Amino acid sequence: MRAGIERVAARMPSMPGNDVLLVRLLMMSGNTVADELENLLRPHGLNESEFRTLVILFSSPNGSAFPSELCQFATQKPTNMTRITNDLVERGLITRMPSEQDRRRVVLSITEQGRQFARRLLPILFPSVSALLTGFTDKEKGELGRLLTKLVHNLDNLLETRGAPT
Amino acid sequence: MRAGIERVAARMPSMPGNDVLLVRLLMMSGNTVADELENLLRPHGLNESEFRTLVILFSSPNGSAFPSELCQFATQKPTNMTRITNDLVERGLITRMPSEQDRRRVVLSITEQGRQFARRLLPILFPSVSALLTGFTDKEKGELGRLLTKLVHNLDNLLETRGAPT
DNA sequence: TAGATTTTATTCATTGATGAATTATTTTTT
DNA sequence: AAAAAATAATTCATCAATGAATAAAATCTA
Repeated sequence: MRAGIERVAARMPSMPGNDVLLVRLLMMSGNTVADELENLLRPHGLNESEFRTLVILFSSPNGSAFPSELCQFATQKPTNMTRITNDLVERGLITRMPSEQDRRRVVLSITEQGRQFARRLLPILFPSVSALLTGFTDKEKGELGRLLTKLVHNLDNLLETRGAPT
Repeated sequence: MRAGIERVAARMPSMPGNDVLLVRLLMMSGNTVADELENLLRPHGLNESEFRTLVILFSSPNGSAFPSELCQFATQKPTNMTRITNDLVERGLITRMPSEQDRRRVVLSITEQGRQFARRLLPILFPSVSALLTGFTDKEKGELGRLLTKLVHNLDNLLETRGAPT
């Protein structure tokens, strides 16, 4: 990868080569971690977005939420959230009920079975997370978190500057 | 996000909460950057994998490669590489020719039109890359690079320990 | 050298996610 | 209160990517 970027940089003198390299590295590492998580989840019949949605409900104080809320927290589009929750309902991990206050809405609630599933599944994932950060000192973890947070902040500004449709 | 992870941690005493937070942050930032890149490329009729493939050919010394090589450098599966290169061929950015040395193979070569396209497109993307790293000192960039590289290294070990099919 | 094995690229069926259009309901405006 | 606008969730058509199966050629092996 480094070699490729250096070759491009050689042809594009104005290119901020190191920055490009860094951004590629970020995309690559994030993506590889996500793939790895998918692989861990697959044997349990969930993909990453379904898992994330379930965990959001599991962690929510009253165990329920509206689809639009889940979209926000899980960064998913409504279309996909419909698919995700269909799937979770079919597996008996959540329920879908019409809201009484607002009849356009739907209330999604985690079931006891869903809670058990989450409590069983989460610890299975922890070792991989720890393995990923093997050899990192607390200071390094803190630094990585700080730098990524800073970067996300820049990203927010970038997105807001242009496409802010609000 | 932090709140959600803290809520889960409260229910899962054994959970390495900070590590999970850090890994989520990594996935999230990588993914958001990738989405942003997709948005920048869309008006030019390319998605990220097509762009990456084209740039690999652009940066290769002789401007050509076999599909299997491109798969490796662009981290794509052969199936998708067929689709990608079909698309690039249709747009006249690359050519596809049978190899004479090994008749199973196919030689993909960037065209002059493809080179022009790359030279025009790349500078359009640089400002965003720079914006992403606004406020980062050289030292911070170096540190972020070092930490991500370390993490990728852990990932490699993790993948190798288990699923190593070689 | 003949037959088995591995490699290379492709096609096909399926999964996951998205945008645009649709339906039902609520909120705002007049 | 009636009409218009906004909001919520869903369906439908489509795109991007994957794994499994296939076909063709090269390489290994006996």
